[in-house]
Amino acid sequence: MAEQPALQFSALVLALAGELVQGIHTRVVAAGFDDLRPAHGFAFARISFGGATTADLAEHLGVTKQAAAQLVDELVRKGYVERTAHPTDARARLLRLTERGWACTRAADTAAAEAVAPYQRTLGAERFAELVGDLAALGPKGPIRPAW
Amino acid sequence: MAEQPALQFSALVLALAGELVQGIHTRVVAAGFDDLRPAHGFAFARISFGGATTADLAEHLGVTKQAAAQLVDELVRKGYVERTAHPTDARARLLRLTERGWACTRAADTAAAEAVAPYQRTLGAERFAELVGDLAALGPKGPIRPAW
DNA sequence: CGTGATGGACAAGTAGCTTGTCCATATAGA
DNA sequence: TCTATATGGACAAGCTACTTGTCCATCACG
Repeated sequence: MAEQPALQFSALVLALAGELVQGIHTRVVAAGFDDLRPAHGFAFARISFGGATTADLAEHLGVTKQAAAQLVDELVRKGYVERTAHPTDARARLLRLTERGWACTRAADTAAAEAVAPYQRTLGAERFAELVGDLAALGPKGPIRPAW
Repeated sequence: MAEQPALQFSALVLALAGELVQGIHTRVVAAGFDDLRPAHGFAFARISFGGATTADLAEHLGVTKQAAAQLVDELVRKGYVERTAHPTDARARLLRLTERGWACTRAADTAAAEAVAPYQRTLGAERFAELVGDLAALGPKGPIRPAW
């Protein structure tokens, strides 16, 4: 069974991703941001990076422009994002996180750190760092998004 | 920035999971099973394990019984799954893969192996095996499912 | 044997996404 | 500079996977 490690790898990564999303989401909700779903996190990631328009966001998330526009509408309505004028393109609106949006981003970062902490403890800081290094070496280049 | 590796870890695992799902799905479709979506794979995993009822499947996938029933209906309609009498419970129906269902499962395994192959090549067989070992040590116990 | 739990089905509603169309503005070529 | 094509964004309608709610038949436990 030469491909056994490969199958194991897929299963482990998928299971791990599921646990991570679940763990992070639970903590973010507990932190008071209970009107968001995990998918919103991926939008925050792109918007906080800066310079994002709705179309950029759509491409990043791998959905249509309209889906992205609806998502942005929701985030604006809930006070996490605001649309500002684009400096050079009169058609476009630049997306920007509000203070509440930034607060949520910080909460998500904390949540991620907490969710990963047990893993770090299991392997030890050193071995965990190696693990991260190896994963980084695989160079997953795809945008971080809920792909199914 | 002590929590930097933790954040990196989350991002990497999530990106990797996305790429894997995408890669596997694409290959499975290319293998002729183009009437399935990635989520179906998680159902196949449980059903191929054996002894699954619709309710078992629902719990495994983390959805309601009705959602699972609809999914099973679809898989039965498309010829991947059949409902058989349960040996000891007259209420329940035992789910079983058809030959086509098994063929799809084999195709998915092959697809997973192929999708992971480049990673194996990048790290080398030895280091990759270590990586898998470390991931396994983290013991992601959650059911493998699309969690968002 | 009766009472609560469980597997499953039917019906209706919802939310997130899609396709299709349109307009205003930007960009490139003659 | 004028024209053609591409692009950001909005409006409308529809689809699909999922939900909640209800119900029945059967199981399991006192």
